[in-house]
Amino acid sequence: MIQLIRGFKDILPGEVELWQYIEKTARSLFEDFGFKEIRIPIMERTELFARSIGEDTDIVEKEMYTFPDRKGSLITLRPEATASVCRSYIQHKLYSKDPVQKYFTIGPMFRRERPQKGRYRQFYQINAEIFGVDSPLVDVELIFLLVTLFSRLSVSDVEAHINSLGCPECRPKFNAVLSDFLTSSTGNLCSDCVRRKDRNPLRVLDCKVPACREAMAHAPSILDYLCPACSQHFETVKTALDAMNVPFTIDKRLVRGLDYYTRTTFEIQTGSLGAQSAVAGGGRYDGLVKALGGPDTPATGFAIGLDRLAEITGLNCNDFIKTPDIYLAALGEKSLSLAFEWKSALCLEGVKTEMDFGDKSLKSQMKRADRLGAKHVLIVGDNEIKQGSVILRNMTTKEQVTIPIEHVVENIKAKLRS
RNA sequence: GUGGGUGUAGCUCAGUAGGUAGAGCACCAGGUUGUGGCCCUGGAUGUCGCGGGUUCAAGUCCCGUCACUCACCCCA
Repeated sequence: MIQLIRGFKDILPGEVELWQYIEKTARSLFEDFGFKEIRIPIMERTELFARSIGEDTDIVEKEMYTFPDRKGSLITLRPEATASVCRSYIQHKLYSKDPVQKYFTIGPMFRRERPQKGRYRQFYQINAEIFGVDSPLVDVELIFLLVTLFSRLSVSDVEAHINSLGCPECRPKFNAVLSDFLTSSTGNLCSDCVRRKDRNPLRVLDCKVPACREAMAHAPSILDYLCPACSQHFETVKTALDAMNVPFTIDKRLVRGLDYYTRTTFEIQTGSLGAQSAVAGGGRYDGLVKALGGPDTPATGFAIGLDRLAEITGLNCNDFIKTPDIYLAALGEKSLSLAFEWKSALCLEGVKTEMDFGDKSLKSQMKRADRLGAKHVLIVGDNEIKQGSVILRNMTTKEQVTIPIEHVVENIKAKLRS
């Protein structure tokens, strides 16, 4: 038997309905907030991701599905969506009509990590991006949108965490201070962090090794080193969140693994997903559009882990599964072909109709109707045809009525409505 | 990439000191010659993850391998 690829998964009927509901809820919220859907390809030139996410990040270094196509150019299965949306914004000069553009997109991403709870090699994200606004208020809008979506989906046990990473103005200063601090406490750090402290010192801040956490307890906080503009930005984020009654905690260790983030970063965290605490994350990336060759455009966005969201939602899959309105139980060949005609007509009328195509006993057909959750069963056999009427049984009340064969479809529709 | 746990029927799992497999649920049929859920009776189902080794004999012991899973790492 051929099995699916490791870390990939099928989303089967029964679960798909829940995903559809989540997507529907998200779409309608996005529309209400003025976001437009954008669909971007699943592969890009490798260079796009390498340049935007950062050459030194784990994603680019060891997690991307990268391979040469038949002509030898390197392409990559997208590990995230923001880079592509930026590329599209630039390539199609979407800023020309109005620099302010708000997009959302839903689709699969690919990272070749070791699978575990809440982590797959093909996973799904709901992304939102806002281009052309540098006001901190849009950062707040994104967080507010996330919190609203989660509450609409009955997700509990989530918390918004926020931080600021500064800008090219202030971050280097902080990095220098942090490096000094790290060097002075090298002895207490884990081997990974010793390596990290030179290449990407920020990352040491969110190491989970207890010894590192302890060593980092007195590490300098970037929040103390923000330049006046970044500091003002962060203050506004906080007061606006308060004003909108969005609870949050400031998490100075919230660093995030992509190089393009500036200023505000945030995560929605949950305790229900084992080691994977982030259900959604995002932040501002003011330098990215320019770095990719577009106009100097501020931007901010987030990604929701759809797989993770589906796992922690309080909604029940069963509430979304559709059951047949009516099941046609036919006895004998003549009845079968008649029932088949009616079934097709009913389906066209929007009445969800099922039937058995074999030569089964009434008992077994009733059993299947029950199993499928059919609300009614229509019994048609030789007797009924002779008498010119069929029997409609309500499966919950067990009530049976006869209805004339003439204009059955209309008659059934009328009965089901009442 | 590293470590732990687990692989036996469609599902959940037993399998005792090595003696070529079992339960519950689900499925099918009948009891009810044309009426579902409850009950009763009967039935089908397995390359015991895969490959190799030890043995007269391996689901059981040994080695390897693969998959799933959880954790590290990292992130959504």
